Amino acid sequence: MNEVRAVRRPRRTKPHRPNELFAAAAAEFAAKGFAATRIADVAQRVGLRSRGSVYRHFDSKEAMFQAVVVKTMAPHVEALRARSIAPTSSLAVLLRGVVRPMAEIAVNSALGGVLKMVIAEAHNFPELSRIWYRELLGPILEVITAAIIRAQAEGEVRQGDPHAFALQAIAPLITLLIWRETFVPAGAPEHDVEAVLAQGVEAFLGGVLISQPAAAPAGWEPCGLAGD
Amino acid sequence: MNEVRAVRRPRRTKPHRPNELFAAAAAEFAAKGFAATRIADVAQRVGLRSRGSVYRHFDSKEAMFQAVVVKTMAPHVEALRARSIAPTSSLAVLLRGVVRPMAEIAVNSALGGVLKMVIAEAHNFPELSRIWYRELLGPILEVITAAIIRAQAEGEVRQGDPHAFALQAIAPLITLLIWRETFVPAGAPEHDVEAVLAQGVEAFLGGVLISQPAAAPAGWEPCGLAGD
Amino acid sequence: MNEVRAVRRPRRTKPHRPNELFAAAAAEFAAKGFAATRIADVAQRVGLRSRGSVYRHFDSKEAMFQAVVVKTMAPHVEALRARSIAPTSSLAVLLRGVVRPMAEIAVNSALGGVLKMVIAEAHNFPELSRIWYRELLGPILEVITAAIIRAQAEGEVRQGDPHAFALQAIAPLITLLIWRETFVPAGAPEHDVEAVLAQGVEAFLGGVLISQPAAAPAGWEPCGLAGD
Amino acid sequence: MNEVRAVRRPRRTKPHRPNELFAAAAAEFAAKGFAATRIADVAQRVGLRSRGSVYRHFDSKEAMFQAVVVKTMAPHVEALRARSIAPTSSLAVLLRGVVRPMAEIAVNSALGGVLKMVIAEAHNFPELSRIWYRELLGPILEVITAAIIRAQAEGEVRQGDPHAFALQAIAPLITLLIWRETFVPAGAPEHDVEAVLAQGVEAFLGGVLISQPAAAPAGWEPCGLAGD
DNA sequence: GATGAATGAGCGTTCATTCAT
DNA sequence: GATGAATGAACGCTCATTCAT
Repeated sequence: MNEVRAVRRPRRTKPHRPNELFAAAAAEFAAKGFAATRIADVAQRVGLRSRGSVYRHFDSKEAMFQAVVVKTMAPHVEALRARSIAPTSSLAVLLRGVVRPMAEIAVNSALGGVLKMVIAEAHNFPELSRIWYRELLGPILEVITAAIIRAQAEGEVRQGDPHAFALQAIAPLITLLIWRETFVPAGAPEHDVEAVLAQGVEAFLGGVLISQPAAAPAGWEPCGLAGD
Repeated sequence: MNEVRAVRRPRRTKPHRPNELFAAAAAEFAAKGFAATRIADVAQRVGLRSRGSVYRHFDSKEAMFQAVVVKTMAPHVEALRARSIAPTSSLAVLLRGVVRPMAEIAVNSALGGVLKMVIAEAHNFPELSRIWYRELLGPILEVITAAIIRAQAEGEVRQGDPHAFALQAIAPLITLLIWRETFVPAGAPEHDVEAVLAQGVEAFLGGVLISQPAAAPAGWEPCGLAGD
Repeated sequence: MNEVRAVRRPRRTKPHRPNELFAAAAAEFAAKGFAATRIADVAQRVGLRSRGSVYRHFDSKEAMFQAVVVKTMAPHVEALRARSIAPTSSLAVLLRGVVRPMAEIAVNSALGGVLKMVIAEAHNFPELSRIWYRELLGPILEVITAAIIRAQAEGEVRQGDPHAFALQAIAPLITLLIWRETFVPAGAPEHDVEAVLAQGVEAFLGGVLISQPAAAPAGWEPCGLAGD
Repeated sequence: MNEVRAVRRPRRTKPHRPNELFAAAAAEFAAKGFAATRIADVAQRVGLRSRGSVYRHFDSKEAMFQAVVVKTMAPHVEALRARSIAPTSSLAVLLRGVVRPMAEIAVNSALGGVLKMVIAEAHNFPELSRIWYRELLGPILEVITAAIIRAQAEGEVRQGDPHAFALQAIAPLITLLIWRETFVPAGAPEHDVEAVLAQGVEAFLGGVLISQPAAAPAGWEPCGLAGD
């Protein structure tokens, strides 16, 4: 029957740090999306036995969601900004120096799930996509675009819209993140993110640089499907 | 008694065809996502005064959602399949012949919104991402991959994972769709999809073909930002 | 999908007589009860393609229900009244003359289902139980009670509350009706209604008459389980 | 946004124990039946101000209904089983020993209302009539039938279908329960259940036993209408 | 007479949120 | 700090009923 409720509960052995709660929320939101995630799910995941306890740490479900999106993004913003802040490097150096850490981040962090959430809730949480564009995507594109403009001015890069080139340079990363979050669970083959991106950078440079691109540094070999 | 139900007037201003309902549902879902869309929103958008009326055409909200995703995709599946079914064409011909119609579709159809929905609801509606992969993305990637393998065998394309190349080839399209749906409303600059994609195809070919690519046919000039 | 609605419909070959509708309603109500029966069920059962058509014949679902209960009962009321209106007959003659036709009616008519409906909806349709008591159960009990009182006055029947005896006399019939409607579908063994009732009448008479009861007329042998 | 939900005051005047809720549900269901009972009715009856609160104790309306039917029956099943488990007693002792407690139960418990519910919802909740037959009616009939068969073997009871006799023995009880639930509220005279049943047992024994039945024990006098 | 599109009231159920303990 | 009982606002869905054709 469905009446059995009572019995006394043993105290939890260790306290719930806010960080655990945060991680739980991130995992739930990334998996199910905002609306389909219930406060009870998050509570249960950290071992809290009542939904009410969650409100010790967050004012509302929406605040929780925003915090998850923003704070998950934050450390990577710093990392990428630090790496791309040397705006004088050549396009090849820049891309090779930016793409690999991005690939690592993409593989090891929850950024993919967060990007998915940003896309999904762009209408309901416009602030989030604004932040993502302003803090993350915009700056990256700007640095690349600037490098391309410089290279075009020096005759190293073919004519063409530099913004379009920059977007093209970034596109495989974004596509791979979505691929992994959306289509791999649906049966699509998984890719070795770092390998695909490395190959992509080289091909991109080959298609954009007028002279022969400098030989790729050691460690940038061609790649294959993950699992090869 | 509890069965007494009164009713007012089944008057209507105009006949509501199923297609209108369908379009309304697509628009609402694309804008707000599945959970945040209320049946009442859809009803109101087509001029129906009661939520119940919607159920003459759809069995449930979920069925409605699935129908929107699948049927919006369907005609384009046919179109693309027809165009890419000549598998003997060279890589350059294939890409130029596939990317432009895809760009047109992307610009003029609701595919962008639907892709967003597929990404957002991948967890809650796994069947939809499965269908999208099986019917749309998978076949496109296969055709491109096959063309690359063929070209590699004939020494026309550089070594490298052909699947990765194929993914790279379509990445700008996917990225642009998401860009438009997610970041443009957040203040990001809008791009001229067809121009960016055309430039992307040429750059991709330039980076991948070993010999000089055949000159791009007339009409494929470099592009700029939309609105320039 | 769930959109397919249209196509043109061939006309029905024969018109729907109200009687057919009535029978359909009776069957549905008896099976599912008032609330669980939908107008659409009734319409479909008679071959009407729209719920609205039902309203040509009935003002409301409640009116339909009441009509079913009352009109199903009506002919049997007449029959029983005719048979029990000769109040001068002895108790044995009366019971043997009333129980057998009641058994036949119980077996062959929808009275069992209607009794079930009356019981189920006694609170929501008090008028129906009132009618059933006033028109059917009350008169039958009265006749039997009167016969018992007469027999007691002549020393043929033992002392005791005649109303209680009368109730006891018809209890097997009521119980069997409920048994068939409620417990036989649940796996309980089915009984041969006429045989059980005949045996019951004899046992009842045996327990109530002071002298030996007149031998049962031919055709009233002991009975067994149906199917024996 | 569609997730904004405000709330007022979770103040309550007294603690609502599950048992109170259960009783309230039983009362509502018995009075109105399953469909006509609204969750709000039950909530209000126990002093809960919101329908949602009911769902802390029951998973669904159907579960609530089933629980009411099953758990109301349960204690009486035990009681009756205990009393009829001495299968060696004579038919007279058995009936006199079983019928009186059954009468008391019938008068003082909610079994009448529950039987009504079982009958009314036999189609929609077939499991309930199955349980009632298996746990309650079936065992009782079996014990009585067995006693009759034994008595017939010893020449104490007249020939005849023992199952039919058993049903006849039980019939007044079932009929009285239905009578009270269905027809008394419709104006039918109320009976003194214990008295009618006691008289019925004696008459039944008189009609079934071949020799003179043992004199009824003290306290089993003839009865009259309740209220006399 | 029948059809079917439309209506709208109502109900079961969910769940974010509150608060006394 | 945590608990859990309670709240109340939605929202999906059903279905009796109406009415123009």
